[in-house]
Amino acid sequence: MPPTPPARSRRRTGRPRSAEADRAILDATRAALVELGFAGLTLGDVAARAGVAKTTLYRRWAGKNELVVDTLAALFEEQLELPDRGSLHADIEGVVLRFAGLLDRPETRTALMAVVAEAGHDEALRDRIREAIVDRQKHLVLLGRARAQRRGEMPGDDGTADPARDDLIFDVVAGTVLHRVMVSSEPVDREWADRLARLLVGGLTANPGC
Amino acid sequence: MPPTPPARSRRRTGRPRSAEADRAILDATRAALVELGFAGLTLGDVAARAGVAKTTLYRRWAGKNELVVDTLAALFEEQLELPDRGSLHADIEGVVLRFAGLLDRPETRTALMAVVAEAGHDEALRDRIREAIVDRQKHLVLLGRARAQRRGEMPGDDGTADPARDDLIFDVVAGTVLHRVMVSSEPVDREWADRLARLLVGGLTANPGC
DNA sequence: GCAGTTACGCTACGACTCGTAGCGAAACCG
DNA sequence: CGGTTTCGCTACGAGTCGTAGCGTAACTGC
Repeated sequence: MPPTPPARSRRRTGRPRSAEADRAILDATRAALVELGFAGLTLGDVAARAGVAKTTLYRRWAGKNELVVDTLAALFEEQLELPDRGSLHADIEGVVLRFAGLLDRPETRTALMAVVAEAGHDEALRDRIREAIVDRQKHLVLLGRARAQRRGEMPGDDGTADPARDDLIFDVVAGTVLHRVMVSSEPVDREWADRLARLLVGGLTANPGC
Repeated sequence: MPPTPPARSRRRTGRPRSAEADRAILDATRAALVELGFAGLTLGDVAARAGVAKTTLYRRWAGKNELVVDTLAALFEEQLELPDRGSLHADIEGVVLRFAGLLDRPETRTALMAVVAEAGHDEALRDRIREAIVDRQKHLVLLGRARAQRRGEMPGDDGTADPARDDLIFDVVAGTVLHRVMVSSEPVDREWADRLARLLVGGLTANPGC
């Protein structure tokens, strides 16, 4: 995940950018988020932690928002997956617990909501979040839904794709967990995940048409 | 909604605080949020817009977060209610559309997620959000659920309260809408609200035990 | 090798925001 | 009227911002 694409087209001449610096900066950002939170994070501080000049940081990222989005994307990259647990219910329960675990980290807590807030009036940032984070999560929904259809767990389903339903499932799963953890400030345990999964599976089978 | 309670106990002596200044400050904050977003908002700017000295602002609010939370609370106070539409499905659809309308305002979009992000590492702020915003929304869920039970729309329900289920419904409704609007950046129209309501009602009736 | 190109660390800069302090005037109470 | 609190105003040191300029380091193509 290159932080900022090398300006225009590929550059084959000149001193190459230090990949080590990239890692150091992202790690430093993560640590700074944990200690200071998003609002308290300063690029000067990150540069100092990373052992890098502040100018180096500005050469790669446009500002705090972009840096934090890339840091978040790396975190999601590490954590999100959807192992096949044999049933739609179990798959949902699994991804819910995984996502909740991600939201338990202090760096995710403070950073995710903050960049989403900033994206509310920054189209470019919104696109960056979409491709770096959202699309990756949504892919898990498509995967889980396809598995369920293959297993025959969706009665009355003709097997064709229904993007609107996929979007709804995505928003229900991710949104409910996000709200539970970030807004209601209550824990997500196996029992709660089971309850949410049952509610969702029940609703899907009760509405075969959609 | 007094911004900051007058220090300790009531003061009956001295010059009283200007209620007009309160209104001017909250209005100015709202306008500044629309134009600049949460990150770009500065208290000096708010004071200038409100025609108030910066020191006056600091006498009442501890900082940006607290000011914005109170501004948000006033917005929610204006907008949230739950008229009886005759059925659980219609009630859910109604509150979903209302909440989505609130999230369409630029000041809500940028401010709500930002203060939630800050609350991730600020206990006092979290409590303030809870009582000023969250509890008020949750009350609507309790009201809607009680109505549905009175109508006999919850088969297999013994009529007793199940706080865990209420919390789940709350997180599903508020979280799904929040995620749809803020993260997925897609509109909430009547059709989508209907679909979510059907999913939820279906899930609740399919799981009588909970 | 050498010239060309790009990234690096470092320093310094003006502009801005922060939160606080000190002042005299204004507004309310007994 | 004296006591008390808030008001607007000004000023302040501290911290951050994002950029510019410099000399050096690293890599490519001739």
